[in-house]
Amino acid sequence: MNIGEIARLAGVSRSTVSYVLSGKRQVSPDLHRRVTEVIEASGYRPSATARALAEGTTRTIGLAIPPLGGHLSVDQLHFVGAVSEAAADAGYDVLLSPSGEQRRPAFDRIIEQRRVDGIILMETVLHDSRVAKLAAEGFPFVTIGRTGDDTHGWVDLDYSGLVAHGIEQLAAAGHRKVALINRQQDLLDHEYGPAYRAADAFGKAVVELDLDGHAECCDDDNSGADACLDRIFAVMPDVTALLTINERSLTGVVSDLQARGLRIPSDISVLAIASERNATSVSPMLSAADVPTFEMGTEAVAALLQRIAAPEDALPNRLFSPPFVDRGSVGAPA
Amino acid sequence: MNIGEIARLAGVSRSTVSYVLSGKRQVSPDLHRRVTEVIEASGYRPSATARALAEGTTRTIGLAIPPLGGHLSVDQLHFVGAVSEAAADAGYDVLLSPSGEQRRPAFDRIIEQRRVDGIILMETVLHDSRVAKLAAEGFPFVTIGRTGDDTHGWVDLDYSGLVAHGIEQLAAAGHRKVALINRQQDLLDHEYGPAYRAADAFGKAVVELDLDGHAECCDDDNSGADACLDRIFAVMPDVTALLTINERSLTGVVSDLQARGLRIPSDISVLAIASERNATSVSPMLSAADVPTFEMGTEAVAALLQRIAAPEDALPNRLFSPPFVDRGSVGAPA
DNA sequence: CTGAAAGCGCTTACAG
DNA sequence: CTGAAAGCGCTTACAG
Repeated sequence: MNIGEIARLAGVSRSTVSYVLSGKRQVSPDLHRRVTEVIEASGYRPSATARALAEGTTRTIGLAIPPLGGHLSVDQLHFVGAVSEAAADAGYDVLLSPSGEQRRPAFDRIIEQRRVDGIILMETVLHDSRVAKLAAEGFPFVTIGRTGDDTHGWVDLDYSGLVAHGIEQLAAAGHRKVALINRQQDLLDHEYGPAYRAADAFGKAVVELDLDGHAECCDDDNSGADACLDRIFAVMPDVTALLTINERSLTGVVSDLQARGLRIPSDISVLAIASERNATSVSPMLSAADVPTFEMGTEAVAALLQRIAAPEDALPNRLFSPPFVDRGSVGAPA
Repeated sequence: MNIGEIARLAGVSRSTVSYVLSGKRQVSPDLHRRVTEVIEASGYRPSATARALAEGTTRTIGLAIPPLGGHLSVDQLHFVGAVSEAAADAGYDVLLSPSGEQRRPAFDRIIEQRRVDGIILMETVLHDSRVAKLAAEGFPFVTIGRTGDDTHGWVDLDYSGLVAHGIEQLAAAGHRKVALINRQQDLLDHEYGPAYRAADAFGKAVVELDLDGHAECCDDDNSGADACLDRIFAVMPDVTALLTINERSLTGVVSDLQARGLRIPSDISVLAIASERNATSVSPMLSAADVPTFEMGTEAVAALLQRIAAPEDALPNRLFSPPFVDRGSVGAPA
């Protein structure tokens, strides 16, 4: 069943069927009705492939998901879901691109074969080779996280500001000895934006507020949390407050503190930058700046569609800075 | 830059360029070299859209992801990643379809417009309207989870067998009063396979082994775990062992038991069906049958590609029944 | 071994 | 208001 068949059954030309479908031209009520009835009766739907070839547009956006190696979280799946839904609402579909060094050929293929009209890059590092390539080709794209390169639109979380505010809040509660629990060491080494900016902002904040501060990276699991806290307590045995941007080790950090006989917040305060889901799934629940995963996904799609529709417009960017929600995990120092 | 341009530059016909690219016809070494050089120099890549239209195949598979409403897990993202990688290895891309009742139009569109050659359905219920539609249209698809309908291939976890084995194991350790922590009530109500079969198998196992048994559904968070355990202890105050198939409430269950002053496994034994990641991210770690998320994703892709390539072949299906791994959370009753 | 041509199923100037 | 025709960029019988 194709457009020619519909035209024949309705006794009109193929262009008339096309225009009834697209609404791009006036069609007399009589023909309109005949065409509509035939389409209705036959269940005909135009081929997306043929339309894409004729229109020169795929109505599909790409989404480069994080590599499988690690760093996966429920929130990232939420993000993927949010992107998929926002795209659907705009009439776009989402093509997944595996990511990571090993998967570079698959990523390149999607771009070079023009399978998508634009692409969202999910975990960008400061000097990202994919960004360089897309920028060189003039291919529309948006990153999650800035890359220090202003050739593209981006959606990001304001880690600098959030860490600064978090430390201020701890200082305001009276804490003088604070530690930062950062993301994994290799992310910091690769200049992954959030890890990089959090470390930087933490360093500046402790100087500015004249605090004792120590930052440690932390692997994404329980034993990572244990090891990280070991290192923190070794360097700073009398630390009274922790700020963590590592969502994946929240459970481990909380249970490890309990194992050390430390109560939250009477013995030690803990403040997080994490999704609400993660901050509330430990006990006690943690005060945190709740990362708005869903909104970020929606915003990334909007930004990309704007790039596609109006490449000459100013680059869209959106910095999210959610407020800290008090859940009682921060108190005065012991 | 298109195939005609390459042909002109190389001084050959467009068909020759096409055959050099596809290798479907012998091309003389001389022409082959000239074409290859021009392609190399120009960075030409054939349009996936044009190829799809001419070949009648998209080299894309669909993946219907679970609705955003709830039930999300890290393991599902792992599954999505595994599907994406396995597909890439076979030269296929993956188109995401949002799912759930609200998103049915987006799902239908992908199928009707033939944007994909086949589709994987991620969370099927026993009477799934998407399955009915796909089967009626003769569209190639594979489900994760059986649906009680044998029109399609599937990949599933043997919840019946696993629950039976789990209960046997608890009985063998001496437990006579056991409880099952199932998935959410609404999943059971919708006859979601895992929840349904777990409840069924549990009922049969306790009768068979002459145990006292009680099953409860559990919401996917901490308060869900608390409420679930409240109900279990109300009905069966002297329960000595729990079997849980609810990965999302593992943290909540463990911390709630601790809050009740119950030690694992000296006061109460806990056995799980969960991914290794989840079973080991609580403390103490839980003995569990480790759900092989990655392999299931890979297998689903293989099954779908087989359906696409050979629709007349026997329906592929694969039942996973991972062994229980002892992590010390099951002991003798107190 | 190679090329000219038809065809995949649409959209959209062009002409009336 | 409508239709015949060209074109999107490929693949693949058909003919030589």
